[in-house]
Amino acid sequence: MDKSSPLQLPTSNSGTTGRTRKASVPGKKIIRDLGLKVTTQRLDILEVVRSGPNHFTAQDVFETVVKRSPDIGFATVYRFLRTLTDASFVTEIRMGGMPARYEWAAKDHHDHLTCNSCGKIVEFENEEIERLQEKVALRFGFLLTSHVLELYGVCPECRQKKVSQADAENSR
Amino acid sequence: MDKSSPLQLPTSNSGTTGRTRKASVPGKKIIRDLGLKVTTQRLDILEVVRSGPNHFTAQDVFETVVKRSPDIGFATVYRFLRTLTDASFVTEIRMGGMPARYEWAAKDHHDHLTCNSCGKIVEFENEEIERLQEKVALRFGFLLTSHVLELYGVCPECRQKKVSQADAENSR
DNA sequence: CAATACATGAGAATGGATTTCATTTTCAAT
DNA sequence: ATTGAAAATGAAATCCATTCTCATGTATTG
Repeated sequence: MDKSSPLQLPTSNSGTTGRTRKASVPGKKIIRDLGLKVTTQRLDILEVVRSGPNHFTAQDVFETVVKRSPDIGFATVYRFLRTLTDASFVTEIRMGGMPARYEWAAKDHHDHLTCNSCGKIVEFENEEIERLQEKVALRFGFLLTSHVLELYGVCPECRQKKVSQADAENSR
Repeated sequence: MDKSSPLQLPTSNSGTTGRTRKASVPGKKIIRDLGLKVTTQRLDILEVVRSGPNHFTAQDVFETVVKRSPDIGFATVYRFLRTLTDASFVTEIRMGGMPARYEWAAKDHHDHLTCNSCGKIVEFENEEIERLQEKVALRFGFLLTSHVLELYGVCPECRQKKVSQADAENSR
């Protein structure tokens, strides 16, 4: 593997004597707490996952990391994402036939509202729905452990576009 | 293809002069209304899909049909299931990395409560949750077209089992 | 019955995810 | 710092559900 890269990731401590910039929880700690060995690959992945956009695929992570550390492999990304998912650091959402989407789970719980036309994703949370879900589970004697609520529709912008299209067709 | 099978499926009309047993909507009509040619494969698939268990995979359908008409292919099952899904006769649910589950959609809308341990699926419907979903979509200006709500938990039986296990371990 | 547009089956291809395995790296004990 | 055992890695092979391809077969129209 190419170890020559002088790059040092922002939130990964280079020495053991901490005191870098704030850095919430250092990646090293997270990895150690999982009982795993600290490797540059895992630090890289963590860095990307925590600082990147809200939703990403394994491919996204791979492509971002590979720019810095060209010798990382798919397998490592998938493996570690899986580990993070199992440990609930990351939420994995697999819908449709498309690649799994992940997100760093430290933020508040939320569900998704996705636009069928443009793919835009809006996050929302609704206490009342959550409560009702609990209620439903309880009614059947289930202990609720998780849920997936994904709403699909057409966003305001795309609705507008569709109206314009229809107008155009009518005046043809 | 082997056309020698004397088997005639229960709900598929052999002649054009109807009057078989009740048979809600004849399969032929459904297929014709879709603008497709009526083939024995499609009739077979429809028959299985409509008379079988609530939830099934493409594989399930294939395996059931293949017993009667050994020369059917995967492709045909997948193709027709896709068609039925597009036409909203069938609902396709793809969760996790597992094969897609399908169900005949003519029944009332419902969501699912799945047991993590034994895989049991309970169907439920909750008007209030549906209403709230609409409300959420509206708040963001979306026109809601569909949703996926899947609850996961541990069913009563499996909860019981887990308690027993824990007891056993404690007394070791 | 012929013409033809559509449907089918077999197998190849796809694509995301996982596994395998030889090699490399981490890290605790020197 | 050195070392050795266990763990982690990358590359490639593999898996598996699903889709595609295409030569052949079949339903439907007239």
